[in-house]
Amino acid sequence: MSTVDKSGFFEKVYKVAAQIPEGRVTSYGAIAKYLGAAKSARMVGWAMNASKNREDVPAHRVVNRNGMLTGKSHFGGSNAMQQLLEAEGVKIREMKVLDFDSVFWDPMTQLEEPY
DNA sequence: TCGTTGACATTTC
DNA sequence: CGAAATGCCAACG
Repeated sequence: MSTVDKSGFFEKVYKVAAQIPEGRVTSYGAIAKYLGAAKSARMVGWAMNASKNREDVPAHRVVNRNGMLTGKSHFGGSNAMQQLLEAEGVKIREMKVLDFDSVFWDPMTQLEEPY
């Protein structure tokens, strides 16, 4: 495969995030768990931090376990993240995802085969 | 090598 | 719900 980042960890996160369907959201822990690093959910966030340089990574579709748009703070301090999600059909209330359970996209459940 | 930080998760109070 | 504490791991200085 194309070697973009030898770390691999970031690339995996980017791939999973890039596979998130529109109108859906996932959590850092879910991605981390899918990558086999459930305990390193923070690393997913860290990877996302670098992903900001990557347009292929819809970081706005990634929220924390509580469905809260924690990333907004790093997204530019604006409500753009919320607007993007709402534009895709995701209801946002007070920076939190409504029906999070309904819009929640679990890579482990949706993606049968692993990387 | 060490210490600090962090877009998390979980438990406890 | 909120705040505090703990764990976990990688990046940064």
